[in-house]
Amino acid sequence: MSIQKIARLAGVSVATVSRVLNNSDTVKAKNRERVLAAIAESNYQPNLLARQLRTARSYMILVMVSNIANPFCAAVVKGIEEEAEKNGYRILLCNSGSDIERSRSGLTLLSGKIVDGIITMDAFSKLPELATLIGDAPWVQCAEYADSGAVSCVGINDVDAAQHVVSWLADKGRQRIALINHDLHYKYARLRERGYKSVIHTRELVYQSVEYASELSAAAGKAAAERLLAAETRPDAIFAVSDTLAAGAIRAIEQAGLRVPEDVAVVGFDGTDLAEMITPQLTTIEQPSHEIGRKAVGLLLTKIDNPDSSTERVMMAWQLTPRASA
Amino acid sequence: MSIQKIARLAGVSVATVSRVLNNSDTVKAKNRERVLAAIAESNYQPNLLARQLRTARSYMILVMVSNIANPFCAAVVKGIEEEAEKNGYRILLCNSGSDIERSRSGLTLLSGKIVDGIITMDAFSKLPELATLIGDAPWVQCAEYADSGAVSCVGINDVDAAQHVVSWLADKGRQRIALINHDLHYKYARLRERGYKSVIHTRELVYQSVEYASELSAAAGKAAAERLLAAETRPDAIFAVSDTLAAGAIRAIEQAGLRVPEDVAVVGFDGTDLAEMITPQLTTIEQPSHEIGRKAVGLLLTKIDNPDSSTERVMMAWQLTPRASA
DNA sequence: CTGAAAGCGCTTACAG
DNA sequence: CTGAAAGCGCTTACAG
Repeated sequence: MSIQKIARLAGVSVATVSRVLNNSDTVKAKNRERVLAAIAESNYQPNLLARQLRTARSYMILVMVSNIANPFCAAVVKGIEEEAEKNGYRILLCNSGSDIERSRSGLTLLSGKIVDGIITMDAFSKLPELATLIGDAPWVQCAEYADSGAVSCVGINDVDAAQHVVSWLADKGRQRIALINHDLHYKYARLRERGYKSVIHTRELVYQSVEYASELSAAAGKAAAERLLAAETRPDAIFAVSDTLAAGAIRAIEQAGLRVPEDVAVVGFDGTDLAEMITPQLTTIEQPSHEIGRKAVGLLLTKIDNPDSSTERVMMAWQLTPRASA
Repeated sequence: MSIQKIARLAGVSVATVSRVLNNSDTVKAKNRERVLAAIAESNYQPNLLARQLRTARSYMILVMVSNIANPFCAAVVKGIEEEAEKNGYRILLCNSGSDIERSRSGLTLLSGKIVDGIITMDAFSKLPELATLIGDAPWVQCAEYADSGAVSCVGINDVDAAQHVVSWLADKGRQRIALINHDLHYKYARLRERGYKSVIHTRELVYQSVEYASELSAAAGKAAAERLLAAETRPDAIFAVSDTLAAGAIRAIEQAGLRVPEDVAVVGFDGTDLAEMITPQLTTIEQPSHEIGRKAVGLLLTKIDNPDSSTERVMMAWQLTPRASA
């Protein structure tokens, strides 16, 4: 079913059908009616491929995430959806699982002109080739940063936030503060580790220990915590760079017969719903996840509308929310 | 940058360039090299819109979910991704939030020929018009069912599973078993409620109480449980139709100063990671989420390859996993 | 207000 | 093994 058939059915030209489809106001009422009738009768659906090929516009944006199952990620995506929708854009989600092949495959949607722009929450230092694949197509990074300033991004000041957590734990008398970090391919992971280490250093805390979780899952957090607890000297506080990891860490601590927070305090990061669902409830850094997502869309749309606009780095406010776990 | 320019650069016809792009083996080695060189030099990326318009094939499938933040949903999607990838398909995720407008908008990707088929985990009884929008495009429902047998689907026997849970609780001496259900627009919600009620009836349990959660979140589960606990006669067991709801219910029970499972037993549904992360760990019905996702892709691909193939209803195995909460 | 025609960037019989 | 040409289904100046 094409525009041609509708034109024939309605007894007008394809141009007129197209005008009706695009709400052009220059169509005579009678013709409009006939076209509309033909469309209804034949259950016609416009072919978006053809339209987008012709107009070079899709009003779709691609969101690439490494793990949609991570609640922080899901919350950011929610913000992205809201703002996109408000501006007449639709979002397509691509779950890369941090897999290079899958990321590449997802990016062909951008290079192949299926979408108008891309928002990534993935680490791209791992795969510089992908940056070249994106080329100068509209792109913003969200809750993650490029090393260079070539691409717009939005997030929080990770160094500050990490410093705040560690200082806060030290103020409470914790002596042996450990870090459960994520893959250092992520810039945010490197920044938070920098914050952690700087406070360990300025406070002259002798204990320092970092374990890396392979992914942002409770299972990975639990495994990392088990490694920390198995060491000769045990930490009396654990700072995990995500709530999910922290939830796993709490499990590990309890299974080792220790108490949270008495024996080991735990602080998470993100401020997801999960923080309130687990026992004890989790002290965590709240990120303005919805706003981060919203802002990312804002930056992207200005880039789409004006490709020459300058890149921006937006830092949002965060806060530490103390609960029972630390 | 188009195939035309590559052709000019390489000194061949567009047909030859296209053949190289599609790995046709009939291209002379020398010409292939020249084309490849031109492509590399100009950083050419094929326009997928044009290709898909021409071939009427995208090797993309759309997955419509109502709430990707629900871990069961995320797990099914993971299975879908794996199986799709194995078959050379890419998946596009569309988070409808059960919103009609957004669902409709997502479906234009199908009707607009951007994708070859669709897998839905959404309730469509709410929006029969969407079913007509899909028309006879390849479609399978996943962990949810149409009333009629017109569309292929894969899931578990929800009536049986619900009956099993309630019988099991009754066997353990629970007298007042309540149900926290989801929106009855979902067929699975109606089926589980039917299972629940049938056992209440055959066991001649006098207490019966159903509360509905507005969405599959812990917050909604907590609110529903609070309503149950506020009633004149309090339940001594709660069966929630999702682990997320159950997690919220546990919170509500504890906040009311009661113990799980001593005062109120809690059973969930889905068998997500969450069940092991919360305290007490959750007794739940395990659904084979990955396999459900995988199977859905299998059904869809046979439908894509052979539009005349008959619709199927696949029921997978499930099991009750007892843990501390009941 | 309307239609004929060009063109978006590909693929693919067809002829050579 | 290769190229000229048609065509996928749209939109949009352009002329009337």
